Amino acid sequence: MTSIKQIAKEVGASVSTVSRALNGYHDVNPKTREKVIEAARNLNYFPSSAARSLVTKRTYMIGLFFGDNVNSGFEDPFFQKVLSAIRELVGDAGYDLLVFTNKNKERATYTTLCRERGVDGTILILTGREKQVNSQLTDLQNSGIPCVAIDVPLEGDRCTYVESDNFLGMKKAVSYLAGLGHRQIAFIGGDEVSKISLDRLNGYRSGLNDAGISYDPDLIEMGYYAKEYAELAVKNILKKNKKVTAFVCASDVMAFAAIETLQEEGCSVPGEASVIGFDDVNEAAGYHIPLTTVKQNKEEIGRAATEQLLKIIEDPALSPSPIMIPCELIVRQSAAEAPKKT
Amino acid sequence: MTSIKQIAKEVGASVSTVSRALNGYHDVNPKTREKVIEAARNLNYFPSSAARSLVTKRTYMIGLFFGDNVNSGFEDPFFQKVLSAIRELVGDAGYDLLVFTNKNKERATYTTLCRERGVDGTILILTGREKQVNSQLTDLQNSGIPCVAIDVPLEGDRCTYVESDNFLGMKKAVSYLAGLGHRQIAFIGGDEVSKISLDRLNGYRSGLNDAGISYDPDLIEMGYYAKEYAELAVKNILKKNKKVTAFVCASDVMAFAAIETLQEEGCSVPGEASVIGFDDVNEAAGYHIPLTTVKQNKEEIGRAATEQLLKIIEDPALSPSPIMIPCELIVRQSAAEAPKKT
DNA sequence: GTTTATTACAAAAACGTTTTTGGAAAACAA
DNA sequence: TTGTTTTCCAAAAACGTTTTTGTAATAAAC
Repeated sequence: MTSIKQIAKEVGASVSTVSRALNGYHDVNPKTREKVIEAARNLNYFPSSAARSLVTKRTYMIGLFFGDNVNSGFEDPFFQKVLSAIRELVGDAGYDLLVFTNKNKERATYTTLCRERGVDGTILILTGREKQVNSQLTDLQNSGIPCVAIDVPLEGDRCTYVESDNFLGMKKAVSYLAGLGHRQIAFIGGDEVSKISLDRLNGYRSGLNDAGISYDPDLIEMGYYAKEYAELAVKNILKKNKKVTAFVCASDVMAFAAIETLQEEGCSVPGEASVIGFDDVNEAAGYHIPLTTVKQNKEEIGRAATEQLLKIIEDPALSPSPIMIPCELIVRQSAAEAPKKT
Repeated sequence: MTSIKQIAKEVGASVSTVSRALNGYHDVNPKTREKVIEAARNLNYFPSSAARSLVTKRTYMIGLFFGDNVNSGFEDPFFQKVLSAIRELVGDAGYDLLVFTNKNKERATYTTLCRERGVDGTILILTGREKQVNSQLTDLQNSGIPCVAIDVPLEGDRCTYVESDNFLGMKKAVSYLAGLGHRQIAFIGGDEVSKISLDRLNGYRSGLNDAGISYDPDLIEMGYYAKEYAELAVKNILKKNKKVTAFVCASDVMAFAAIETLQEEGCSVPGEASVIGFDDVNEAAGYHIPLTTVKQNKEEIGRAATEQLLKIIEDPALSPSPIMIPCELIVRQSAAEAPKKT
């Protein structure tokens, strides 16, 4: 590594002058600046970000945490797109992305890890189903570290979150089904704890309500966003209620699982049963029965999260508020008119 | 940030003693060590990695570069799995992952970016189709920065690369088709420049050769790993040669495109034409015609790359050699016996 | 009871930057 | 001329660590 000292020696100036020349300060003679820049170029100089950040307190790194859920992270079909958007915007703004992966820190928390690396801000990509993370989250909320979470309610001085309008999204799906004549609409939910799951459930109930359909707990099962559990959920509902004609699912993977299970049980989709998913992942359109689903605007979520974070970083006084991104019902072929009663 | 100084003041010791106590040196009294650790815990102390790395020359960060290709990065279905494996192993080894995304550096190169951030090593995820990157690559090769590339031949003192056995993989596909009676086997290649594309082409030719089939340039088209180009390629081949009964493609996306195009042209798959892909992406198994394809062992590629990189970092004397990961033919339903001649 | 080893600590230098402060030289004003 | 700006630069402190070197105080050896 060539340092600022070597440049100083090269051009016969002091270290401070070189620094000021390189950083475009006004009180340096154009000629010396030229010489400095020339020398820097020749010596292939680039400033050590560690040394710099030690004094400036800025690293131009954005931290990234993934939930410990297996699907979370690079492989999750939903988060991929969110990530791409984040990557894009963060890069445009002149930051690099630090993905926290180190597993050898015993007592580390989100906060300590951020402080240790000195990231300027951080993005949390969680599912809301992580365990024993709550104390860490409140800790982070109070830390003053600029931070925005995705899908998980996080509010503080310099903290906020971004999510889809899960309530309205799910409501749209149910209203659509009701419009097609369905009255027995089952709900394959995510889980019983996370905000997004609860919002989707409430959207479902609100949709039923608007359509004048009474809520039947027998039609509710949780699928935990996993294929296996979703299959079980569908089977359970079929056992309890033979008359169900539609399934609305809290994710596309669960919708795929539902369709497969229904077909295995000899029930055609969408002829005898309609299925609607949530997310609109890549596979949804090309699925053998193109999936009708509630699309989450993933790019927009990533974009909003990044922009918000950058704003929080820029302006210490800003007190941010949560951002909600609209969902859109994508009509394809997995939901159709309710079968006529026989 | 609470610093080592504050701990020193707290316990009435010198800065150096605190440092040595925390780092487990032997020449510190057990009692003072206890006090120091206690204080560190109470003050919620974590060492500034910037300050530390300034003197130790280690950051415990692994750099990550993505090719500028659109598909490259978080969204590429192939690299996702590679990435997951990298993430896992890097984390186990006590490193974090620095994704280079900053676009505001004018004259930056791989090498300068690595030096600037001080990463201990770096992984290159490229496609081999990046433009004007060659000089940067040779620069990196000579830099002495530990580095392993994926799919792109990179060799140097502390540089190497990992790739699938593309030659043998493609050869297996062709041999399989030949075994099914196909004689007119078209090849939808990747591109004309990258090593992996060339290796796959050579595997194709070798497969033909072994089966006693002569090579026909009319059956070769490039699809540039993109849906649109692959469609064009298939149409061109159909124009030139009506008798072709099989298509082997250098990627799954191109295979999907081929199947769709064939069906549009009124040619049933696998009845009238067989199609084999390459990669075995997630969608392959669930595709409406489950795709027969050459599976790249993505997790293994990521694992090998990471392990190799860590070894290079550990041992400055090690001169690494390239690693080749075997491919496996996954037989599903998109390839069948050649139709009888009519 | 002196010499030698051992134990436990502190002081200071170093890493590569930025930033603050101060001041000489040059330019301008009177 | 003298006084006052302005222009340009250097010295030094600071950021938070690690590491090297030195040295008291204590323990062991004879």
